[in-house]
Amino acid sequence: MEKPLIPGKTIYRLSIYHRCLRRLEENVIETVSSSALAKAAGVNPSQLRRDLGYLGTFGTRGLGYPVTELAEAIREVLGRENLQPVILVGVGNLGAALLRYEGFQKEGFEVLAAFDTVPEAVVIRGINVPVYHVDEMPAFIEKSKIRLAVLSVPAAHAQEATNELVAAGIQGILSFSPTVLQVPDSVTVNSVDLALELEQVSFFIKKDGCSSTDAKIVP
Amino acid sequence: MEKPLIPGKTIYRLSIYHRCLRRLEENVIETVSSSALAKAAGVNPSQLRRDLGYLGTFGTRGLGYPVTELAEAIREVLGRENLQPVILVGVGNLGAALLRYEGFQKEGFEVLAAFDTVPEAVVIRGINVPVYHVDEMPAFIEKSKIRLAVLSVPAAHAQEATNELVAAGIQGILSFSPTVLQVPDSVTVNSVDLALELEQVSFFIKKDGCSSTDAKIVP
DNA sequence: TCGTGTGAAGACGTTCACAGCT
DNA sequence: AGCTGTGAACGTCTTCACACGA
Repeated sequence: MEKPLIPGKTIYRLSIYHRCLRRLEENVIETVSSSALAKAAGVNPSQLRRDLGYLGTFGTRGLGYPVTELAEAIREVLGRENLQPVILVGVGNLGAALLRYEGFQKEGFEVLAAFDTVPEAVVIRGINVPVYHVDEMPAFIEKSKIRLAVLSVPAAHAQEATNELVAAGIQGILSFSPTVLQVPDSVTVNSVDLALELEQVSFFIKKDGCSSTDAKIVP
Repeated sequence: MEKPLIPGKTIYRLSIYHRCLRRLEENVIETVSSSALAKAAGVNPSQLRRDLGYLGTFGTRGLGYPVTELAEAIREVLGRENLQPVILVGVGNLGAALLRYEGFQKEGFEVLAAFDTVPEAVVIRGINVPVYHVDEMPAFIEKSKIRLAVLSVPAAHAQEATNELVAAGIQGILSFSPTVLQVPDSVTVNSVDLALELEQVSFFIKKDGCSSTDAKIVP
């Protein structure tokens, strides 16, 4: 095998490192040590070095890592060289908020359009993304060669909407529905379950009866 | 050691199982096998049995698990017997949407109040949660004995707001800021980074150069 | 026979500790 | 001296496989 085969958890952390590096770039810092960057990212220095090792050899012993170069390398691995077109399905409470969310744009995603079963009902306040009827979705996906979708429909319709997305050729879905979506292996799904995340916090603040080794939970 | 010491990842999955079990309860199904429940939850049957093993011995060999009893047991472990009071800090795009989000209520959380630096500017559309000025936050937290907070302020003010929350006695924070928050060990933080989650999906739909073993990513 | 409960094995992820370069 | 890169140890999570009970 030629490729380094980067583990999923490392990919996740690379994104975090990238954020930190950009902040360093803004402050015109040219070099950063593994311990400094690790602290900013909230991880162990060893882990950071191991993660960066997947990218090849970048650091200079005795000195640290070149900020700009490293950021560039991560960007390349993550495939963030160019803008990623995205659509959003379900413009309710959450969907509308996500349309206004600047974070996606900032990280290189462009929401080209949104879809809803009742597009007329969507209150357009500061949203400059067109909202179409769901019926027009498949054609749009095909025409604009969209591969990524954000799904924020009510739980009851999540699977149904997913099926339509998959049928239309979508390859990746970020879902906010509190449901386990059934998709073919060729489609990537990432579920963000808001209530569940809150429940996790709630559990871990109780008198600890657990080991709490989850990466996202600081024990 | 007396307690079973349930791992963090198991806790996360228990929440998922609980959701599935409630759905089964609605359909008046009394018994479920590990394989059936595992499929609904999107996990391996062995894993499910292992997870449920932490709760004690519940299943009946040759038959399966009693739905209601099991749901009850999970609820007890997760400490979901009673309502959890929560506050929300930062009523912008996302914060406002979260206030309208029914999912929290449905999973046993009650958002008692929200806080913002400019409470007057908050558009109250279908929100029946009072929005106060941030200055009143510490007093409110103390008075109402709040332990949980949802943080949805802009990234630039996230750490500052966190410090105030911690100072006021908050023990758990669900943050939506794309920042690594620095908190004392006694405080639990769970960060949901929307752009980062989308980035993950984006990466995994590319020609796979990774192992993608992240629990939340279906490869 | 069917499905749970669980030892054992394996895969994976993290951390240590130190060699080696600047 | 300082810091990276990495073998090796360690700990954790997942999966297999099968004994055992209903």
